[in-house]
Amino acid sequence: MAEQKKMVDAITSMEVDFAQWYTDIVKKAELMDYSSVRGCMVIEPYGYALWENIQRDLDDRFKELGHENVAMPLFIPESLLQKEKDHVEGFAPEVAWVTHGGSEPLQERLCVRPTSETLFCEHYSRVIHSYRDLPKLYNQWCSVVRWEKTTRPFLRSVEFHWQEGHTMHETQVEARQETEQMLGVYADFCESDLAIPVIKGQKTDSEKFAGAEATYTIEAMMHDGKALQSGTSHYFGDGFSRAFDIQFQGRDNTLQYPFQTSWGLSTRVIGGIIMTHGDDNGLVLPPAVAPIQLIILPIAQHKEGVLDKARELLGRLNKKVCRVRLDDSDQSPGWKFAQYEMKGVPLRLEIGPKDIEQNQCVIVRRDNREKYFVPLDELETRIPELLQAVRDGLYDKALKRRESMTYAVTTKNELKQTADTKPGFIKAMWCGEEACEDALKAEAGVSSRCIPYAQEHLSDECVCCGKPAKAMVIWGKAY
RNA sequence: CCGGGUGUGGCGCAGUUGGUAGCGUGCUUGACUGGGGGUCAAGAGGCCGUGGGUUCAAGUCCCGCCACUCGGACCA
Repeated sequence: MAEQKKMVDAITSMEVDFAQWYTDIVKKAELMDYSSVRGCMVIEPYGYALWENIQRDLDDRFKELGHENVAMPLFIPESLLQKEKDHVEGFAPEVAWVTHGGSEPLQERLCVRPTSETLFCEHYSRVIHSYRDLPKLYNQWCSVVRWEKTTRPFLRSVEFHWQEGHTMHETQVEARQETEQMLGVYADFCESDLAIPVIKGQKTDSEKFAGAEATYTIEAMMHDGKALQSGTSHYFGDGFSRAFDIQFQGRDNTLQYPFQTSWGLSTRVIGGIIMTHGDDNGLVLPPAVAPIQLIILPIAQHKEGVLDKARELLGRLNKKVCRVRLDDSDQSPGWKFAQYEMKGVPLRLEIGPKDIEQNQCVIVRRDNREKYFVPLDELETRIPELLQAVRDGLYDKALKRRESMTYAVTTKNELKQTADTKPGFIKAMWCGEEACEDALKAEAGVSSRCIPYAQEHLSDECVCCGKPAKAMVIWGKAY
């Protein structure tokens, strides 16, 4: 119990204050630090290593599907941003402007990109001439700036890192397929690699991206029942093409406008990992992206042979089996246990004199603290199995939690009461009118998260106005 | 942007009616230890967020600003 008490001292318990728990984790697990720029953070090595693994994994998937990486300018001239009406209306309130070069005022001010549709479009208008130039499947890894009023580490910062894919296609069908495909990539990445169950769906018109014809999303439920949009994919039709005058000569020798998509996933997903898997002992990382997948902790390390054995295991396992580190610092074992739990390392391998005698070691899972005595010559097979077991354990736990915190309702009173008393997702029918979304926002404090692909028929009428329902919507409070 | 809270060694905090800036932890050095945040000893470390004001004297009182944080509004 003394041990338990210290853990609670280290970070605020989720139950006591979820927001504070989150803040404690990002700091104590050394993912980020605050900077002197309001709302901007320093991503520390451990946090960045996590992001690099996410990047590598996603980047491989993108390239597998034929996408290429590019680098666009950081700045967007005001006139360029303004070419697409809805787009500029959506983003103008939160862009940062550069007005001077050195001490000279600029002729035209430049905004720091909040997203790069306009830059891609300008470029595409110059390089797309023929159907033979299509599709264009570009992606860029970069950071963007949105002047947010309220910021939180990873979840909403003024500057954030992401990837933005921007593609151009010959036909509507092809572009819609791309939109769909990339949403699928995100969903599979979240579920397989991050062990975060997501709901695929479409955003309502009021929630869709500025300038898009349709926005698709994957929504995840956090520990506190709030929703986190974890990735989005947009279908633009030919709206931007027309606004930016992008035309190509088609197979039939006529001039046509190409169809466009964009899709993005940001460092916000790190917040999603924390709030989906973390517990009161700290971070819990899904094995696929954990910077350290297994930590070797020597016990009684000053005793003859212990460190040698630990180093031997490090050389034998690291990179060949998984990402391994050895902590041979002079801290006590208890301190190290707590430390690597805080950092969310999926597996811990303990090796001490008693183990060496029996040619075995102890492996402990981070997600449930289950302990295994493993013969040293079985490590190559057992470690991958255990990493997989951690991933599956995390996923199942998250899925069960989401299911147990999702409620179906058919009346407005029921919805209000549920929203009031039970954190989580609410499934309810909707007529398609924005007025009903507004009403539910005002009366119950929930917004539409998405119109899920997996539709259910709960009733014939809109939960809000009673008119005929068009679709089932997931409602909830969101980050 | 509105409302609440907080700014004092790296971190967490105390600091009374204004009068010599403290504690815990961490850090450094050494010794003993080591299977859930070990023990002892000796050290280093501070423009009290910032700018004004009141006062013989401000960490403390007054005003402004900034940052962080919580809630809300806004928002990909």
